This record gives sequence, C-alpha cells and structure tokens, in this order.
Amino acid sequence: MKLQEAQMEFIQTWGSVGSSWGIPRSMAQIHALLLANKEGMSTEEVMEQIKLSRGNVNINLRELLNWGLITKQNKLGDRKEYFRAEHEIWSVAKRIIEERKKREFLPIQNLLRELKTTKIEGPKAKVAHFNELVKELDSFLSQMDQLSDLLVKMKDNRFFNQFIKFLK
Amino acid sequence: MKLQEAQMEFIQTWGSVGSSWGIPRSMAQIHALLLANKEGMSTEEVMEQIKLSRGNVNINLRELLNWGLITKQNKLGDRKEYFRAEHEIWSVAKRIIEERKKREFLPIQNLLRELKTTKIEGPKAKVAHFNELVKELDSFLSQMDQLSDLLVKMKDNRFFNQFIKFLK
DNA sequence: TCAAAGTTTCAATAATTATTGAAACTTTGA
DNA sequence: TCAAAGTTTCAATAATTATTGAAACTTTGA
Repeated sequence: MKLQEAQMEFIQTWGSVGSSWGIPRSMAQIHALLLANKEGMSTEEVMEQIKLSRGNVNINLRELLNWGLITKQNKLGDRKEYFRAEHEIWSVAKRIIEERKKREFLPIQNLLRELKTTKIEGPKAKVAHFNELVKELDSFLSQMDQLSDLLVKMKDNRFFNQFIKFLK
Repeated sequence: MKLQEAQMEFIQTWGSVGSSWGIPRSMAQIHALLLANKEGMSTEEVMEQIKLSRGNVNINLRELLNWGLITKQNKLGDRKEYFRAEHEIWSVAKRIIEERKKREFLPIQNLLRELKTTKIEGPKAKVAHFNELVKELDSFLSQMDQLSDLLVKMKDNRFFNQFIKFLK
C-alpha cells in the first residue's frame, strides 16, 4: 500500500470518529494529517491535501491551536506560517481529555453543586430521591475528575503499564 | 426551589451536555427525566413532561433500551408500557463507557491493526514516522481499553476511593 | 510607503442530523 | 373476532452545524 493511501485512510477514519463525538470532521481530519506528517505544513498544503476551503482550514487550525494540539512554526526566509502537530501521544491525550472535561463535565458539575446547596420543595419521597441522585452523580463525577488528573500525570506507557499491573 | 423546576434544570443541562457529545438532545433529556423519577413512566407521561412528539419519544426510548440505560416495566391491570431508568450510577457509567468505546475506539483500532500488518511503500523517513504513529496510537488505545475495563469492574465509590488512594 | 503575500472574517449556502405527526401496525381482552 | 388501546415506522420538514469563497484586513520587506 502506498504511503499516500494509508495516510488518507487514517485521515478519513480519524475524521469520522471525531465527528461521532462533538469534533467537527474537518478539524479532526486536519489534525490527523498533521499527525501523519513529521514536518509542519502550511495552510496551502493542508487545503491541497484534504480539499478544504481556505476559510475552513484557517478556522480549524486556530481551533487546534486553542486545544494545544498543534503549534505554529516559522521557516527561515519564508513568510508563511507552518503548523506542526504535537506528536507525543500522552500529551495529545492530555489535551483532549482536558478539553472534553471542560465541555462534558463542568456544566453538569456546576449545576449539581448548585442543586446541592438549594432547598428543594415537594413531596418528601420524590425530593429525597432527587437529592440522592444529585449527591451520587456529583460524587461520581468528582471521582472521574481525579482519575483523569492521574492519567494526565502519567507521561508514558511505561508508567501506565506498571499502574495497570498494580491493579490486576 | 420547587422540585419541578429543579428537575427541569437538570433535564435541560443533561440534554445540552449530551448533545455536545454525540448523544441526541432528546435522548439525553428523556434519560435525565427517568433518572429523576424513581418510578417508571409511560410514553405519554414523557411526552407530556418534556414536550416531544410521540415518534421522537418512542425512538429514543428504544435507543435507551439498547444502551441498557432503561428497562421496560409492566403495571398490573394496565396495558401501557412503563420505562424505568437504571439508577445505580456505576452501572449507568458502565453502559455509557461501553457504548462510547464502541463508537469512538473500535473503528480507529480496527484501522490501526490493519495498518500495522500492511507493508507501506514510500520515502523511508516518512514511512517510518507513519508506522511509529500507528504503533503508538494502537498501544495507547489498548491501554485506555484496559483502564476502562477496570473501571467497569468497580461497582461502587468505596472501591474506587481505595483505588485512588493507592495511587496518590 | 506601498504592493505583494499571507491571514482572517463572515454572510450565504450546503450538509447533516433531529423531530414531527399521521398512517400503518400490533396487541389485548371482552 | 374485532374494536379499542397502544406502539412503531417513516417521509416530510425543521433545526442545527459545517463549509465555502470572496472581501477585508494585516504583515512584510524592497
């Protein structure tokens, strides 16, 4: 199989998996493309390779910068901006986990905390059930938080493997 | 605050968080409603409470059944079907993790495995980089797999807390 | 200072995904 | 067996989200 084809399959899959969570397909595709290339690429090159409009590429590159998944590079004697992916897989994971936590955990945690400190009026049994739900969810989510913090601190496979062995 | 209001806030938040991942808003809302009610509810009651069409409620209830997040109940002398949420939070988490793994991990893992066993042709350095990426991603994903299996085996907070303490 | 190279913005449009609601279907028990 | 109660299906439509591309803007260096 040609390298070109292999890369394209990777980009397509990454894109469609991405879009099955909340990540725009193009953003995921661009990310995949940059992961697959060791060197940074310019906006033009990205447009060319995955056939996207300039605007789209620009917006998604900026978003990837926000997530901390890519960085800007400059080449000597060249005015273009180049973008290079973070290739260290544990750092990539760390960024993604943090972003998703922000979107998926924080809003519900904030609400739960508010509800915990609010006196709720209504039929006793129902209120009790609801309060119980709030309490359990809150405690569950803060545990997931802890776990993800832990994960983020592990810098490589070696550490992770020890950790898993520990628990088996 | 009235119980009614509190429940509604919970339902709205759950719905919008849900839809920021790939879960349809209505499905997440229905789930939240059932979580907030200890007793099962009929299709009619769900429609009534969160103002959704019959078709929509029906489809999403079936989807929640598929995920294993709710179960059907029958009431004596009543022909309607009632639906009751799984209330045990660790089981809920387990189901969600498994579903998401199916959608978010499997497709990319399958591709990576295929790529691992394929000879890729092209400039040596580029091919080497690509193979390295494939290898690292694959190993990372199977580690996440292991971690989630472990998580799923933990049945409650007590166990989890021990586990976290262990690692600090 | 100014034109060329490059980047960003954003309204219009396209694509995707969710929802409605009525009709078809199924089940129940008198 | 058949009508009433309930459930499911699905084409049409609505809502949401992503993408385009041209115009406006910014930066650079001769």
